[in-house]
Amino acid sequence: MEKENSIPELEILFELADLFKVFGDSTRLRIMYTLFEDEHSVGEIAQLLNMEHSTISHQLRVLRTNKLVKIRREGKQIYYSLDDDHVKKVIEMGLDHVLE
Amino acid sequence: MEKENSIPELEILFELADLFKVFGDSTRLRIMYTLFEDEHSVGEIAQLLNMEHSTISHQLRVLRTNKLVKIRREGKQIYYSLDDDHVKKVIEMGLDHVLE
DNA sequence: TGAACATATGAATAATTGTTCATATGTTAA
DNA sequence: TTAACATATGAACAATTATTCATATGTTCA
Repeated sequence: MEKENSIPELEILFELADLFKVFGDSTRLRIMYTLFEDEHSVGEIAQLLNMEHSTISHQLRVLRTNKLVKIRREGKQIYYSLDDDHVKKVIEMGLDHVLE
Repeated sequence: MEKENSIPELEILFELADLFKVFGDSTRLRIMYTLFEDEHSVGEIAQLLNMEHSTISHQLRVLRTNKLVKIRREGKQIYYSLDDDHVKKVIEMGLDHVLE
């Protein structure tokens, strides 16, 4: 007997939509991109993207709340990095679609 | 000599963000879910989700514009189906993250 | 302790967007 | 052609959200 693929609970679907919303902003995507190879501090990211520290900080919080990035404290700076490999994979899969 | 992973053009990143925005709405996710197994007409989807035909139609247009669904005409009805396997994969990958 | 720096937070604003209602277009069958 | 049905579209409203500015918190070092 085969197990049927059941539609996820509405609750889960809302969570899923919220997750994709996080990927649906170019600033956040750019931030995540800077973290593809290496961790970076808020200031470094702001400089790389040529944006306000405040903007970056706000968006990093969104990313962190959604467990897409994690932090490491070192002195005055806080270094951010991608939380797991999922993040990269989701972005790369989306990129495949855009580029084809 | 190693080729470096270059950061995508800003233009591409905007497109990518737009793509994820499309996934970032629970109604659209629900619509795509109804299409996981089978094609469906606008009316069928509206009934399955218990929503206005108009809402469904508007959202299907968004999905179609972004090449996530395609159509097949049959008499008065228009049947929608997922455009390619990418769609399912992106959703399933997101689901992995949400469920872990 | 206080000065200098790094990051975070809150409020306000501007822009984007999902849904609804009303109406239009398109298709079939009589 | 007309009636009945299926889908699409446009305008309007409400809600969400990204950014900025101003300010707060937290850390280091003298």
